[in-house]
Amino acid sequence: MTEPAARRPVASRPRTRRGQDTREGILRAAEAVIGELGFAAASIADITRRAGIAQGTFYIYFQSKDEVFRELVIEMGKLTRAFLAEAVADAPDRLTAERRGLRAFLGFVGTRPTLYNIVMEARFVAPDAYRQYYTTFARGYGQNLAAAVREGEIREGDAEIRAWALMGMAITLGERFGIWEGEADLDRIVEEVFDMLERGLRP
Amino acid sequence: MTEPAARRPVASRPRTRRGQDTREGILRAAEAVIGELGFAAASIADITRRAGIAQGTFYIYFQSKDEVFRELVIEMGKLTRAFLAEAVADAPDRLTAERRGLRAFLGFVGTRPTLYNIVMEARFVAPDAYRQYYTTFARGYGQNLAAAVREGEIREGDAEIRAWALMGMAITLGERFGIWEGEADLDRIVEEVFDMLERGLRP
DNA sequence: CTGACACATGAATCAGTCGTCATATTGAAA
DNA sequence: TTTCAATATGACGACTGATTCATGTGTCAG
Repeated sequence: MTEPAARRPVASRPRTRRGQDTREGILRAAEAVIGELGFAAASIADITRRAGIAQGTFYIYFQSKDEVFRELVIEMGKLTRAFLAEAVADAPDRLTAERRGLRAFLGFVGTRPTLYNIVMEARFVAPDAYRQYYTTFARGYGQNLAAAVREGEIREGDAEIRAWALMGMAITLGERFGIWEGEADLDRIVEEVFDMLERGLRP
Repeated sequence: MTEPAARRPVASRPRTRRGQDTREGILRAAEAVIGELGFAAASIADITRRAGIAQGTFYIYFQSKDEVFRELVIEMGKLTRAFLAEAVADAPDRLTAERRGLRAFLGFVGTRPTLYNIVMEARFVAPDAYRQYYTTFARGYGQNLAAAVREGEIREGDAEIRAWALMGMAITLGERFGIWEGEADLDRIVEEVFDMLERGLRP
């Protein structure tokens, strides 16, 4: 684990349909098992058992537990971004887009606590993938905000800082009201938050 | 780990000065080692080596690795709260207090990435301690905001939702600008954020 | 001073996992 | 139908690391 990545034969991409399916099966099993038990507690045996394959088969497609995990994190990122892009697609202006984005995100995490767990644990298991996850998000977010400032839709201000601040809100609200508390009124939460964000806290 | 907490002889509190010192030493060593390597990678041997004691001694004071970790998380919570309370003590009004609190927090995490790591990892190792950490924070936060609304210092609004939203901002900004980027201008960040929070995003 | 309890030791136990490998099986191209 | 690269198997070796325990040593109340 601390070793400098011994030169093991690179697990090659599958060349047949059968291989592709198996690889995909491992990925899905890993998502379920790691999302539920956490990375440390999930064993390769757990994953292969769930995928319905032999332990050795795992190593045909991945070099290590870390490697599946990395791939999973990257996958989650794409998934979340696609989901949000879709949710926000035809918003008339930036503030509406932000509002819809937050609402969609809060719903999203509630239905996929597993994915949320994986991303969070990446902080320890695959720090670079973790950073990339948020950095990629923040970049897109920042560009949108900057554009909105140019359009005069929102007040002048540092887009990057705002992006990270807003992201942070979403993450924590998602955990508190999307995951911990099942029956939260997500619409009301979004309203409250955007009341604060749009008009400010001053009396 | 999944087992229903086997009934092991409860590791009693030390009865002598010597014992207290040893226990404290274990706690400090655990903080350093776990904070650096992460919970999974940190072994009891690492901890006892760092504390300068034999492996067996560990089990005189703690029942398991999990147990030290829990205690560490709780300790971190008290520490952070005390630090913030101090930083905010004589603020003239709530918005100023929030501003100072955020500024202090951003500085705090930069100097103690170790503590931050521990709290984050608690999400997986000791979920209830993790929740309690944030819930305790949010409660205090919420009470302050509610009081400020009553005083007319900030606009009407749901204190709990606001508390979690603001906490989330602080957490993510702390990670991005306090830990990842060493030389960020924290004062400017606080200004940007509070410009948004106080006046809102609308043009 | 001394008995008794608190504390300390570290080798041994024990449970578990990762990753390998020698041996099948599959399926599609020739 | 044959053939062989790709894929699959699962038992096993090697190792890691948490926890225990039988055996000491320190400390302090009386």
